[in-house]
Amino acid sequence: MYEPIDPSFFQEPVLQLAHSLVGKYIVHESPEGLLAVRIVETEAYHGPEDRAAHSFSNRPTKRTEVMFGEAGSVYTYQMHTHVLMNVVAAAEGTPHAVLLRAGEPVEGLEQMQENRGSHIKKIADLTNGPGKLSKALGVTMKYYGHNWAEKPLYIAEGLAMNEVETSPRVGIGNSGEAVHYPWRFYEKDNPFVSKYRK
DNA sequence: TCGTAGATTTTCT
DNA sequence: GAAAATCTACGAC
Repeated sequence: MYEPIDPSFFQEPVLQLAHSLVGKYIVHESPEGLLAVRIVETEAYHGPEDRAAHSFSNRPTKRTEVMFGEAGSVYTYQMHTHVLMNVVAAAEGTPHAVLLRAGEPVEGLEQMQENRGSHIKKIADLTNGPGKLSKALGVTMKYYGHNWAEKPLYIAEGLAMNEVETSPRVGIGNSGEAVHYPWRFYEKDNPFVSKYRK
């Protein structure tokens, strides 16, 4: 079985937290069974200093207010038809967060395929992107404001990880200089890391 | 196999 | 009314 990680884990600075999350597990105890993935890719969003973040030079709004809240909160964001999952970092009043971009299935593989529906050819296609990952795990907007240290959806301690590399972030084209910040973290040579062109 | 265009829902101006 | 931290389908080579 898996156990939620200690809440103090989320107190780390956001860049360190994004690095530490690579190799951890995301566990979802769904009615259909246990679902778990090993995190292989994350991105850090650095609130006030980060033009790409939703919280950049903005006051809390309905969409972003959880980012200003307690460390360890779940920030789900809906884009087009997809849901993206974030881990809130830092103390209240500081809008830092880590986007979970990709994972490697370790439990409930068949259930994930059902959640994704359709005809997925490659296993990697189940969880190699933010929207795919949340759909495979059955995570929706109803988890907005949930805490990552509590069941049924939580972060669990992982195995020793391989080398972690960094690169510029992805999918934030119109964000000025912030585009070049190397705040994307991923496990080296892991086939489940999303493959974006530069 | 690679590159490009369109989808579709919530939130903000 | 417009934009958004993306995914998928489809056409070309």
